[in-house]
Amino acid sequence: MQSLSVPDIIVGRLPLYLRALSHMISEGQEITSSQDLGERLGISSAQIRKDLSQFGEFGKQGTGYNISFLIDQLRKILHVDRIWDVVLVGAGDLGRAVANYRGFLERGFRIIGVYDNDPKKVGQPIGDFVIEEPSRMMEKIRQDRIEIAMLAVPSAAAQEAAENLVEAGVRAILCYAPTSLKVPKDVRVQYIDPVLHLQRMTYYVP
Amino acid sequence: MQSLSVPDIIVGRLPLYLRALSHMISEGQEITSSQDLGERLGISSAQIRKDLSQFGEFGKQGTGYNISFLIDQLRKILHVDRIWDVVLVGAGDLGRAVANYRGFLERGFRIIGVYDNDPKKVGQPIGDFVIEEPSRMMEKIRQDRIEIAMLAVPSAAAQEAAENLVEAGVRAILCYAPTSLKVPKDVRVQYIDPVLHLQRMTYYVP
DNA sequence: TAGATTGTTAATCGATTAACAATC
DNA sequence: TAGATTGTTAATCGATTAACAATC
Repeated sequence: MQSLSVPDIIVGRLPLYLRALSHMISEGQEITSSQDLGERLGISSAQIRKDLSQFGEFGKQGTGYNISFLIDQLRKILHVDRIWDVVLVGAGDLGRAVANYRGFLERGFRIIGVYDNDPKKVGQPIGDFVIEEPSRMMEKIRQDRIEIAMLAVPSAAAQEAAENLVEAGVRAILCYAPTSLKVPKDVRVQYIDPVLHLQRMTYYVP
Repeated sequence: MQSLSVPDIIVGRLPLYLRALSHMISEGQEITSSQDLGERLGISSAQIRKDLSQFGEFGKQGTGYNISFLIDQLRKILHVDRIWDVVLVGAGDLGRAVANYRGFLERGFRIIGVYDNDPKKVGQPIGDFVIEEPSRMMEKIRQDRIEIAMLAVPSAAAQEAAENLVEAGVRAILCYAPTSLKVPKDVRVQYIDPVLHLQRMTYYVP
């Protein structure tokens, strides 16, 4: 798809474009331009054209972009023209919120199991799932070749959980714990820590 | 504190430094170096020194940084050498997880109220709070001069909620809804959308 | 056609890294 | 002192923007 390697900062913007385009479609819009899209996102039109040009020519001069077509292309590029099965580790309040969130499926991700190492939680229901134990998780990841995990355990338990996930074959982890994981370099990790965002804002709100 | 304006990309790394330093302290470590800190975070030592030098001279040649001292300085720089009161809007599963999360307080943020516009939810308990209605939220923000809000409502309700918050005086919003908010330019917004992170990773996990 | 917008090139801007004198 | 590490400068690297020919 790409000739050489595309900068990660560009890859990181594509999901944002995809989200905005999907929103446009849901409002009945069929065509957009780099300027229109850029205004919604607070990004320059030049940057959007440059980003997309890394992957092909998706627009028409004078007209702009057909939104459905561009959505299809972005889905292919990002490999979300399929549904990814993911495991969820951690069945606390956050795990419950993640398990119940309907927004994953429509954007390419299906939770197929929820796991926790607390024996008191194992067997309990959580959303549409029943909490299972870690050994079952390892089995499941191996048998179904699961490659993506969401980690919603306390910080103290995150590293060990990540190691288990990697050992079983997971190659991408979305980590909700406020800690830095050590993983092999062929394993991708993305972090969500709301406090980092808050502290970034308080700098400007004195 | 800063002579001219500090690049936002640097501001964004300071909370990460602060988090790592706090972790070191909790493990009994008292001194660190730019190299030590950088290795934990996957950042070059030069970058860490350069970032910190924007705000002052915090280290000693030959020795490194006193962790407690550096933590204090970073807290001052980021304005988290105090506790910020914040309101939480949205009392669904995610709102509950946020309301129950103990990690905010120790890092500078105290939730002081939870609000939802669903009359069936108003009056119900959520964590240590009782869900209140939006009109009470407006009052509270005005009376207590609340400047920060966390927004955990569905996408469709996010823009209207944000407008109410801004009208009442909020100047920074942490938005959990997968949508772009339109706010006046003196209002800061940070976004959390787990799917963006997942889609960024699937690009590399084909 | 006239107007609009793309894809791309070159110019600008900003961020990162390397290197080292200063000094603890 | 000798070794280590800072803060800072200059060099490098990469990302963004401006501009425009191509063309729908």
